[in-house]
Amino acid sequence: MPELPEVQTVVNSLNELIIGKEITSIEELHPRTLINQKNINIIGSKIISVNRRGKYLIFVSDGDWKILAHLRMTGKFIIVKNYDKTEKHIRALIRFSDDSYLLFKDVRTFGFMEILKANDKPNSLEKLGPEPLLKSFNKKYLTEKLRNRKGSIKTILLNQHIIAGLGNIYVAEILYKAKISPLRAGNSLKKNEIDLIVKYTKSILKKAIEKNGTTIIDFSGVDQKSGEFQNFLHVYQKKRCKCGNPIIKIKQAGRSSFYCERCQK
DNA sequence: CCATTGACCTGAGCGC
DNA sequence: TGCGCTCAGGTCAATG
Repeated sequence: MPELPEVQTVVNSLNELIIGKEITSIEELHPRTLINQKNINIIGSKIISVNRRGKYLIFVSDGDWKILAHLRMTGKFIIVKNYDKTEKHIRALIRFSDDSYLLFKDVRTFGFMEILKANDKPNSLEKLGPEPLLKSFNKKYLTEKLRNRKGSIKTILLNQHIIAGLGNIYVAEILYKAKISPLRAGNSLKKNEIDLIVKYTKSILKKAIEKNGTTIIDFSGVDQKSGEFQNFLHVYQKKRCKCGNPIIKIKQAGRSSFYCERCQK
């Protein structure tokens, strides 16, 4: 389940592996994967960088186009020298002039790659909240956003329009470190609690990026290697808290939440 | 504007 | 062995 650190890990690998490669063909192997509504031709140009915004990837080219991509739950980018056509779940592919391939593999087919004009500003990006690791995500901003929200802090932190990049795993870990129950209403949080959320959001995401993300079920990097951050999780899919109490699993907005009733108030 | 719910998908895991 | 059920969860549209 790629969240910000996992997407950043993928972006870092792609920047090492496909920069400067010239595209010779692109193919969709499963419907709704490759979106190109403007019929933009990308053949003959090169990828010059890969960037991240929230959980989105943006492939920037030396032509008048870019690719917006999202891995959703099970999407993976894989670079191979030889494309094995018998491999399952390959949804789209790009071939480069050196005969290597960028494969987009996605079991559950929710991910996509969308070809856009270089100066397009898609709504999905425009509506995103601030990047959690930048200074624009701070105590003042979050305080303002929580002021009139009576929904649960868990659901609020998952809302990409409020903060971009968090998913189920990291929200659980952030609330655990901040000692805040996922059930608390957004507008009930005190100043120091908001401060802790901001602080732990940044520190946990930074550490997870250093560890190349979390591999629980569906994530592996471009090189198929696992991340290491799962070894540092405290509550997500855990049975017991360090304090000895069991970790409670509940449903919030259709998503599972994990927390310790003793440590998180 | 805000909150909630269902839809989109496939494979793994479980009970019987 | 196999069937049917539940679960996994990121995002958006629809609804109140």
